[in-house]
Amino acid sequence: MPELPEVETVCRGLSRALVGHRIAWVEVRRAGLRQPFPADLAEVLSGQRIERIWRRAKYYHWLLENGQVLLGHLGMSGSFDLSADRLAPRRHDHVLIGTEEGACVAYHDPRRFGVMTLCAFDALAQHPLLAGLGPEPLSEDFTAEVFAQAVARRSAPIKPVLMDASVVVGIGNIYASEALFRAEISPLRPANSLTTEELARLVACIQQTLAEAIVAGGSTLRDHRQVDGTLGYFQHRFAVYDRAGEPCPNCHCDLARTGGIKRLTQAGRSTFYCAERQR
DNA sequence: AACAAGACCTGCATGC
DNA sequence: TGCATGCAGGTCTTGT
Repeated sequence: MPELPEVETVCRGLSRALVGHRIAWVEVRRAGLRQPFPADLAEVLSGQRIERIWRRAKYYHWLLENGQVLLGHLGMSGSFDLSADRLAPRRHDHVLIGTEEGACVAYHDPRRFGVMTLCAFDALAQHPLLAGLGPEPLSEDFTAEVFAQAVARRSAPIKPVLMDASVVVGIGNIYASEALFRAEISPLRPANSLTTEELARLVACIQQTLAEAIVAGGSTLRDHRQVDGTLGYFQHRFAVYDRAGEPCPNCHCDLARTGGIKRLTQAGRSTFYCAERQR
């Protein structure tokens, strides 16, 4: 499900609903996801007040009063559902958490590509899942200069490089195509062939695309829901993603001549772009 | 070092 | 109807 806007939306919703609550019980319904759950997951969480919930890259963080952080990733199909029922869990509800205040949240993940683990707050920077992550795209740390440095030795096409979390975090398959479309840059261009001007344009387009998607509550294709069940609606604003054969919304080119939006495979993932507009 | 390909899973749409 | 195939918002590991 999730790229940065979806994870951000989920974390904001969880934060609104759960911060200040005290965890009353935890039900772990399978041994793990992509990796096993910590054996003491339920014990560490139980009885703890939830102090803060935030996102870094595509990872969610719940800070507990004991200094431990519930750290995890939604993979492709993970979601948190605040309308969960302890007595009637859905198929693929793998972990259920209830609070003394009466909230019940389920972590739901059919494909189980997600992660849920624990880490001391003071050790987050060294955690293997987080060490080596690049800058947050919506922070002041992500500048054209930083970006240029990161791609200087990257001859691979810009689109898969944009999705490399050591370059910049949070950009997945949808927003990589969308940002490149807005920046009028071909996904096929070697990353280190982009000029300073193009990199600056791409930084701005990434930030604008992600910010708009957050406002829209993310994109709901299949699995993504905000935690209260509300759908995201940024998918209605996709210019190119999953629109192969449709006319480009900007260049008004002759569909019969150009064939419209193109689809190709890069690093095993679908890319969508307009060959007229993006060079 | 950097890149491509495969692996991990389930569910859904499509075509026969 | 059933079955096979391919595809899906992500990362991690392996081999070149």
